[in-house]
Amino acid sequence: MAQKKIRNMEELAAVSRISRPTLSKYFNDPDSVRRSTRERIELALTQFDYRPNVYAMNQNRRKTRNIGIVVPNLADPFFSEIGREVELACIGAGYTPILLSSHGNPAQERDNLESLRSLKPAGVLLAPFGRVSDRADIESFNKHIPVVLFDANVETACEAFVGTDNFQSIDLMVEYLCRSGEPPCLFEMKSPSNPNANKRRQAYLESMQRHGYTPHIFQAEGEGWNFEEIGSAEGGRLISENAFNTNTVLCSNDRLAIGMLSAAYRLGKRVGHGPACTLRIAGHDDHPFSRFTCPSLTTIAQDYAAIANRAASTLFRIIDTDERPEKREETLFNGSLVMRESA
Amino acid sequence: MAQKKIRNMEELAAVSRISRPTLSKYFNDPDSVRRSTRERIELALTQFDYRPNVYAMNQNRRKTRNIGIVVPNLADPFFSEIGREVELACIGAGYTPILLSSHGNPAQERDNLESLRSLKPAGVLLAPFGRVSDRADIESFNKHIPVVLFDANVETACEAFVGTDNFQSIDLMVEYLCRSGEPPCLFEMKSPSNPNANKRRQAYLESMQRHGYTPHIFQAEGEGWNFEEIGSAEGGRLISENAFNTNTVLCSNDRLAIGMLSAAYRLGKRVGHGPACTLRIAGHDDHPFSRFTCPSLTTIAQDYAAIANRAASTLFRIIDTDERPEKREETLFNGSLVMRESA
DNA sequence: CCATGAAGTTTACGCGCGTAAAAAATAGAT
DNA sequence: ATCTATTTTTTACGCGCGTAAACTTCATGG
Repeated sequence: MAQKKIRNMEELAAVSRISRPTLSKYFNDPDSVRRSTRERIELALTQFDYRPNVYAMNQNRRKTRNIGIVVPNLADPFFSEIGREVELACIGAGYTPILLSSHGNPAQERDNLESLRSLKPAGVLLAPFGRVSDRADIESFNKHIPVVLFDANVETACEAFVGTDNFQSIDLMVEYLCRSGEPPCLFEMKSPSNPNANKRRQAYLESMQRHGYTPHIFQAEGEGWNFEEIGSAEGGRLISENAFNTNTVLCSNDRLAIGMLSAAYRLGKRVGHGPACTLRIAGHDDHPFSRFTCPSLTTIAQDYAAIANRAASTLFRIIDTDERPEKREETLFNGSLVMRESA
Repeated sequence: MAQKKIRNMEELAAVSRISRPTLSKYFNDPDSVRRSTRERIELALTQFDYRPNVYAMNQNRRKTRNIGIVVPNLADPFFSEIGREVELACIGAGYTPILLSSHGNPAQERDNLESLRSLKPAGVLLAPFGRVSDRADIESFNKHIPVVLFDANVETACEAFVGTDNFQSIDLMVEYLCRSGEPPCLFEMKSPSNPNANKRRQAYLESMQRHGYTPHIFQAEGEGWNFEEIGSAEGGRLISENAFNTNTVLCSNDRLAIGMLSAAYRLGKRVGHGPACTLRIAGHDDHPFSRFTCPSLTTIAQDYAAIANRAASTLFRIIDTDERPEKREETLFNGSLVMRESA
């Protein structure tokens, strides 16, 4: 290997005996050049270490190959996993993903969109907080850049939404709980920071009604993303006060359930579906840790991969056709029941 | 507000009646221009929405203001938290952090360094896997770009290392366990993917010896990052086989401990420091979930913030002085004991 | 063999900003 | 008001690559 330092495309053109515009074409899409020349280029690339300057590349390009990915909180393993899936989908399609976390802070979401603006991404995959206040920022951002929402919906905003069908998944869980024991009450946050929570409450109400049972809802005070803490404190209070009028509690999400499980343990309350148990607790999301709770948590698994891939491919289609779809798309995937020990 | 579209610095110079080179100076360091002109510029900035083009900026700059941050696995809440701290330190110092996860895959770490290369970062904060095979890549990368290691050390590589003093922290835990009950055995992975695990084993051996006890080590088979799974499977096997020759188990990290706790629960073994308990389990790292395990986990808290801030400030100092320090620095922070229910 | 369309080459310009050097303007002190 | 040091303006060039247009070469089929 000569390994002579190649400083720019011009020098690579010289040593490879291929014109610079053709090299430029190659780097923008290796398949856009004839097979034989591609091989010549790639041969040269093996002997002369060269990589195009990203800054120079993106300066004059109409669109970059960057895809922004924004999730509300990477510290939450749910978003960590789905974010990873989305990243992989982008890489697989030849894009450069840029994953940003809003750290549980809606203001950070705005900052993240602002940062992304200067990176001129070809498109953005956004899992929004879903608060009303975000809408203006998101829509303003969406004016110039195509955005596909996932996980949480903001009605009518952006090109498309991909998520889980909470009505299906909650109904599935309610059905299971009713068949296998007492009908559940619902445990959730009083002011949920996520629109899915509202969907789930509504789904719970409808499902209970359909099954001919009276719904009961218990709401925990508390703000922020410390769901386990809130579930533990408020759930513990409710358990010790014997507040539940059923022995079965459906938690709005796994993290609340994890907190409540720890409270039940602390209070010596035996949780599970066995004969010796006096309380059943179920969750929603199949959090990575829900397999290792005590007892392991019965929950609903969302199809991470399907959501991520659909969201990504929808965005790529919009980018490729270079036009907004005339109709906003909403895609909902089914959740699946994961039966473990807790209910 | 006129809000006329400003396309570039030249146009901003026109409307603000300030020359373009001065504007350029301002954007590279607002304090490098006279106070009065800075105010004029910032006034203009409020009425004319303009933001410099990052790609054009970085093309000709000697160094960018980017800082690469690479952690082994963002899905692990430990790295998620410490990564966040490092990010904040960078933003606070006026740099642009770029956080990358290696997803538990050493090959990905190499790819991440490769990606960072094209972003020409001013420096990199790296939490390496610490495998021998990585060394060459890291050192080659470090030839051109200053790197500060954190969390896991690679002996003699890069400018500096910042982490936790495992000898201090393990000794602290062993001391506590010995004072409060039977001396601990150690539970760890057979082939740990992290050099801290080796340090901790060594620390355990020395500490037990110093206290006049015979050390016992139990190693779990298994590869990868599914620590909870491994802790649950292997830990469960050891518990049910009554393999431990003491009622106290010190786990090499919290995630193993979480897995073992779930196994103990499954097997009906009562864990804790109370009189009714037959097994004590302790961990290391103060994982965000260790407060919500059943029972809550006694562990060692690492000083995330101190590690992150020291690593960042060390890197900034190297970047500012623009020269490699003549001596490689190693900084170790003390861990602190967190007494909960499990031991 | 030539016709024909596809692919590569030549030439040229521009993107938005960094940066350097020399000239001009400004602020603060005497 | 005058001097001096600092700051700003003027002028100019270059970074590495995208991209367009006109031209030339190439591959393939009849």
